[in-house]
Amino acid sequence: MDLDIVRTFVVAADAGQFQEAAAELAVTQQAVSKRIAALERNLGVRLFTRTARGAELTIDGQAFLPHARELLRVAERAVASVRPGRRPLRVDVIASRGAAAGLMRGFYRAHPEIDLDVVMLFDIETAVAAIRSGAIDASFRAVAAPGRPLPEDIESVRVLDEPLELLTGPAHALAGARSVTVAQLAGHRIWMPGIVPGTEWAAYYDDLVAEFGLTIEATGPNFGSDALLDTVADTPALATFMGGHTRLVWPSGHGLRRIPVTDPTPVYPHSLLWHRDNPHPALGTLRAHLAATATGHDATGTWAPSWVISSR
Amino acid sequence: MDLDIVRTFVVAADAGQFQEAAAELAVTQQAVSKRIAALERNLGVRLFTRTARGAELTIDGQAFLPHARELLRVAERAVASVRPGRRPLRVDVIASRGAAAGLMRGFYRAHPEIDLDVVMLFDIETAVAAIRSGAIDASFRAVAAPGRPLPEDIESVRVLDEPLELLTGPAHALAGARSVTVAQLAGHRIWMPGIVPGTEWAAYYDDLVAEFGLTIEATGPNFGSDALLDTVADTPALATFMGGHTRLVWPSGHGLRRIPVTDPTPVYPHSLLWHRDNPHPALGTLRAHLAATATGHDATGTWAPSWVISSR
DNA sequence: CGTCGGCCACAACCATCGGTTGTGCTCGTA
DNA sequence: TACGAGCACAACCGATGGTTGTGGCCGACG
Repeated sequence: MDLDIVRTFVVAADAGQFQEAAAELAVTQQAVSKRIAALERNLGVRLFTRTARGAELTIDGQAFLPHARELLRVAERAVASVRPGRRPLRVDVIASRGAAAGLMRGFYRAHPEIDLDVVMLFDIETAVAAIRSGAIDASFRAVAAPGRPLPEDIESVRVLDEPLELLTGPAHALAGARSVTVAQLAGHRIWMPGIVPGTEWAAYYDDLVAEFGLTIEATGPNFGSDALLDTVADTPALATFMGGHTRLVWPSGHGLRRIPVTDPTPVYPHSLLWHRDNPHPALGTLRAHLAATATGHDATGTWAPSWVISSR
Repeated sequence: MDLDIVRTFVVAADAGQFQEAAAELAVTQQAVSKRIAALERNLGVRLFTRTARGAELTIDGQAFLPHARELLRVAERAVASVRPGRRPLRVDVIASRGAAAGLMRGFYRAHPEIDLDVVMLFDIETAVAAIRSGAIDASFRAVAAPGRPLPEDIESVRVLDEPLELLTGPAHALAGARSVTVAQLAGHRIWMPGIVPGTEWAAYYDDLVAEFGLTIEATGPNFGSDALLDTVADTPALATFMGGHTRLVWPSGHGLRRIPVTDPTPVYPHSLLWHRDNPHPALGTLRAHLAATATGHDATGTWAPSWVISSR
């Protein structure tokens, strides 16, 4: 199906006749006739009843019309999403179901009129490069991993400390606990496939391991969170970490447990990053929204790597 | 823009390489390459970075991908809206902003999983024919105008009595009233352009005029409710009737008044009509919903034409 | 370090599609 | 009854989008 044909249908429906629609679209009446005929052939229904002074919608045509309009609207937004200059605010998050995505959902609820696009980049290195090039407008990341100070033209503000939770299957030794201390985790195998050395999140877990003597295994390829959850659910000796704000599509019948971690609670520090000179009007709105809704983060009883900066 | 190309983009993005996408789409790799190149040329941005073992999305590609998926979803629904058999429930209402449309909005809120299409037919004659032919599944209409008994195979149930309200401009003689009686309306000019003789709604107003000696002028072409409202707002001698459940996009600064009518309150009787043998599963859901949410209509103090049937 | 294999892009070729012009038909109207 | 408005059909033709064939690039592996 061609969107030009859909547009022709909408224009013809509004005009009530093919002739006028043809003029509006700068084609001949015969072209409009052929397009509509092709659309009707594709759909297998008649969309217009041709009369001596025009064409009016059939019932099927009436039913199709709002869908056709919606189709054109969505297409317009799709094109706008990649249009340089005045495109939707484009924000990088670390995981589509993580805390940053939750913040963006909240922002969308507060400002549904602002067009958003959410992307997921590889690491903070990539994100900073994308911010500087203008490919994205903002990023939620942990800053700044050791030896990776932010460039001068990148600003950041810490917006959310997300507590880590332990995820276990029903047969795990800690499955029955209401909460566990970090000290209790020593000796247990924590499995986090897909950790890539050199990224800022790998640095986070490296620090966590060094600080508390944990055992985190990053072995094996990452087949996605569904496969991870399946394995954890079925393997008594394995547990994994998960952001406490993560929205899970909970696999039913697996008996998975999410257990808070305490003494201290490891938190993953999300900062918003953006370019000093970015002129996108929605960026200021996003920053104001985050500042207004930020839960003043209480550092007592929590742990984050020493290299994390709190603001600048 | 061609939806085949959009689909190619989505498949290629999922596959991570053109080769596999080509196999899935049953075309050659070269065709996929050309399609993607054409899409990139149209959009003016690069969507994939080509590597030695595949193609991965650029940031623009990532931003475009969800919009592309949405586009395909909407297209799917558009096609489904006219597919014979298992198409969305198609309901005829008398006006897009009237009471019946409000009932359908309520039904949608209660059952968002049910696909709906709303159409507006000319009169009950057309609606009954459409119901019998299967072109629509249900209709909200006043039944049955004099001499027009419903056919045997059409069932109906009265679902809503909508009180009429008087709509006046700020300079109208009755503009200051909190409510008006029908008797007070005698002698005032009530303008309702667009009434077509022979329709069931024309019969309703005919009866209203005959019963209470009102003056309803149907003169002049109907340029739409916006033009009607403009005229009423500016003309002190004119008022019009409007369904009390009508949702207006209120023209600002016009000072329009909606005034309830009493002694008695004329109500427009909406019934749901459907075909006895219609097998659409959602039709039963709609009937159950309407039965459950129906405000038990209290006939005291209201007026409706004598030919209106209350149920069957 | 060279070779191999996988994958994408370019070129040439060709059928189909979608546009135009020209014309005929129907229907409402003067 | 003749006319005009509007849509459909036919013939024609350039553009589009597919195929096959081929070459270049890059990572893997011996």
